[in-house]
Amino acid sequence: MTRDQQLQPRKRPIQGRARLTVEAILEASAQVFEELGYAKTTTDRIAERAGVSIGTLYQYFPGKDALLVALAEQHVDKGLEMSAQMLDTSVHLERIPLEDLLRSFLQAAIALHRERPRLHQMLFVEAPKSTGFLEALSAREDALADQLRVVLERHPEVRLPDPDLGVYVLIHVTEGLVHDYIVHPPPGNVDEERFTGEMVRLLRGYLAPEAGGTCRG
Amino acid sequence: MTRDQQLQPRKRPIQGRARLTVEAILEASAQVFEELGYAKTTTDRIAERAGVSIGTLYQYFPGKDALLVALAEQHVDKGLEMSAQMLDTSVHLERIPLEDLLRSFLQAAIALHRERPRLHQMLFVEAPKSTGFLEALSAREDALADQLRVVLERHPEVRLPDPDLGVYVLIHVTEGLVHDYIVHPPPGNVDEERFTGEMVRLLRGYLAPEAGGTCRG
DNA sequence: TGATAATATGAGGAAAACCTCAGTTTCACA
DNA sequence: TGTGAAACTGAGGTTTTCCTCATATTATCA
Repeated sequence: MTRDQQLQPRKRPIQGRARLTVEAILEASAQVFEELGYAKTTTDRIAERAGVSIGTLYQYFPGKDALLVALAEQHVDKGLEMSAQMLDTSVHLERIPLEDLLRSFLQAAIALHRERPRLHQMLFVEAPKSTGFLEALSAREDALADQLRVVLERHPEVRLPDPDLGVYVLIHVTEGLVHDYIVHPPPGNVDEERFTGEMVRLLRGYLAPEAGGTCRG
Repeated sequence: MTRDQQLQPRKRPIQGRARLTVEAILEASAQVFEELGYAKTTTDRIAERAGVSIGTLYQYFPGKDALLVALAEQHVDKGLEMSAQMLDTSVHLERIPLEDLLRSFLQAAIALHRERPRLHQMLFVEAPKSTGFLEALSAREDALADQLRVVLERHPEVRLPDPDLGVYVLIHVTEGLVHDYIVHPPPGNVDEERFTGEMVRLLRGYLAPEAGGTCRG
């Protein structure tokens, strides 16, 4: 019989101490994954690092991959939150030049990836990504797409024949490039600002094709 | 002691039958990886599928990950070859409109990914990518970058402040988007032609910005 | 044809990781 | 302070995968 490796947490903590335990386990996971990489990480070691017994770990997570998923969800949720905050803060987004909007967005994305780059690389490159893992991420990506589409549809500079497709391209190009920039940087000393500028140029040209001289200022 | 998981083949086949054996092992790897995914694939099963004994497999490959690397290299080499061929065939690339060049390039990239999509997904998404794996690919990517840079530098339509950076963006955007299109397509029925068109628009705007539109270098 | 090198076999020992479960401790609340 | 629920423990059985090596087969060529 195929082992039905569950990916979702088993049990929700109820008491305060249990919530602390779960947090400790997650933080320990992050640390051990960062240090040893995916393959060499074991649940035993995570439990040890967290200062709890292996049995406790298994009360909350059915295995190593469930921890991975939980960490990835944490990361993606942080990005989602960041984006939501950015978009909610400034009420009149349509008055901000597209170029500035893009720059903020990209800077935030880079900052997010810089936080724990080794963990990020582990989660999204090194670790095997099961179908369940990918589905969990996909749902969150859709949420981000919804947010962004609203902004793009309202912004006067944006000219897109198909907003859905446009948002898709925006998200995937951003994710891909930011990710690669952190994990496998371009040749030459391309600093963050220069790279951001390049991405802004790329995306502005796509979202707002030759709208005349909308070159800022 | 940490197990020193080698990634390179152990022994080169000399006789013809050995070359056949190696080929059979690689093809079996591809099949089993496709069917079972990374985690559930074992060397034992691959050997069985290839119709050779497990001992034979270990004569040529030191383990599962070495097979993965070999398959990935095969794939990337095919892409490199394809690109080289495309660029060599037409002698006067600079007379071909950039848009057409990009379209051919992107179509070829999509075709390449379509060949064995499940295997591709397995190799580049699902499977853990060790440092060794990434290095092996990185070297090949540099070769592709060299090819493309020459073309871009010669083409009259292209206006890039930094060709190295431009090639980097071109490669990573292409790889990323084509890849995502195959593995996790955009919403709505976006057919291949439409998607290619979108990518052409994106990249053409970047590589050949409208004269006077060069906002900030 | 005989010698030698190349190739192939596969049972099974070694190592590793997984994860349970019976028992213990701590908490919340009356 | 008593009681039931929640949380925690960790030794060790189970399962899995890895991969060697002593042996057998096949190829090459003098």
